[in-house]
Amino acid sequence: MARITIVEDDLLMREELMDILQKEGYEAVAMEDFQDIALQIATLVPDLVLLDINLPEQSGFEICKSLKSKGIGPILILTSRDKLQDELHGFHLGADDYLIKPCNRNRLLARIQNLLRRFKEQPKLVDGGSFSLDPNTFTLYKGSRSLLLSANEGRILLALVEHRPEIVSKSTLSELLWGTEQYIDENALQVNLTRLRKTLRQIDLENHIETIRGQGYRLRGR
Amino acid sequence: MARITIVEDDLLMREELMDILQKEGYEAVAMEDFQDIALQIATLVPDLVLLDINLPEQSGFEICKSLKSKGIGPILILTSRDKLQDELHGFHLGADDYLIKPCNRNRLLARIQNLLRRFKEQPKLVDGGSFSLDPNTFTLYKGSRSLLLSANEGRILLALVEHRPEIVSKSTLSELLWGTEQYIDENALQVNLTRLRKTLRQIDLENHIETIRGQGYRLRGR
DNA sequence: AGAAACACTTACAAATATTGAAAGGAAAAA
DNA sequence: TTTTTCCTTTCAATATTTGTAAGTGTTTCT
Repeated sequence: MARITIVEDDLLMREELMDILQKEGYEAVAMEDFQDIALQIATLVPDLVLLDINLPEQSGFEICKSLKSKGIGPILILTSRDKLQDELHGFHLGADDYLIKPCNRNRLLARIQNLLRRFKEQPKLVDGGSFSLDPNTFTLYKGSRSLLLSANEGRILLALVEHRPEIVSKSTLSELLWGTEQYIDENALQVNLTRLRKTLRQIDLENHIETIRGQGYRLRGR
Repeated sequence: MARITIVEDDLLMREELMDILQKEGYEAVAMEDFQDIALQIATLVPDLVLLDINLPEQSGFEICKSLKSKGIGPILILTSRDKLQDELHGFHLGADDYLIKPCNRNRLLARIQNLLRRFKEQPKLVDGGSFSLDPNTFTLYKGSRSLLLSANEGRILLALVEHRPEIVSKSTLSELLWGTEQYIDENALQVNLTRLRKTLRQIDLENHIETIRGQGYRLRGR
């Protein structure tokens, strides 16, 4: 289950939060020492941080900023009703959601669930403008549709995406596929390109590979 | 390029927004008739809605709520500084970001870009707890890693995910793979299960398929 | 227009991956 | 221990991917 770090100086509130989260099955950890807190949190590698704004040592905003600069996951800010302005400020500093204290149990859990879903580690896909490509499995995504490319198709398309919007020469592609720099009349490359184009058509990516006569190929558009 | 709908009653402001967006290459459309506006917007199928809060006929909040209930994409709320409270309210109603008027051109464009990126249509992956599966190509994602399953592996895992955390009987799986309801001693199923488990191990998903002796298989908890 | 160079397509076989059958081993229940 | 259920490995059939070959289009140049 997900790990949640609680940053809240009010003891009562803290224990209540702990209780709610643990009963829900979360692995909740409350910070007790409020010095160098961003650093401490970073070592915990939490899936989510519950962050109170009014803290003794340091402002919650400072912490928020610092956590975000470390790439630490979603931050849910807790604050009191009379600090609404501050909350907006919190959004600017990279907090991902906020909640007004005292907060309703269900609302809290709902927000947490929502954030965890949103921040679940995303697969690394490369951006081809109007599609994305998984550079590992060569799964091609367009909108909500997906399609598998063969190894050769995938490697060619990946090269084109990575060089976009530049032209990729046939010798570069030849090198990529067979390790041989020289492009004499590698008909094989041509065949593979035809196949890739045909496959792309299946997912409504017509005319996306442009031929630059004598120079190579280039991926169209944004 | 992306389509943006502008909802703003102040003519000057509207034209300025149009101008900024169009110069940036967006396909901007400004609403002129403020009646039944959510309905109108829905027919435009915009990629993003720029929504002013102070409108003549209807409150921007109503519109926001209504748009969200229709599943209309990201909403960027425009408001004046003295309406900060309202902005928070806007977040509750499902707005995705807000901006204080009068707004800086670059900030506006940055926010828009950010929202468009965030809302770019996501591939449909089913959630297996500690992994996701593309039900179409049977690409398996765990964290930022990915892996291809063979057709049989994929179909079995998909069935397990879809029934999670229930038990899936061998006859169900047999039916799924070969259309034959009866599970006599389909050794083939067993073989495919072994293969699936082996493949899952490659991506650190050990012991995720639990055997319930005499009943079938089940995917282990989240 | 005709020739030459370059780009594209289709059909076929060799190489590669996936699949189910067979046979036997391992673990749990009786 | 015996029986039942589940698991694993090997092997041949099948399906997919790939390069070769042979030819057709298209652009450029004279």
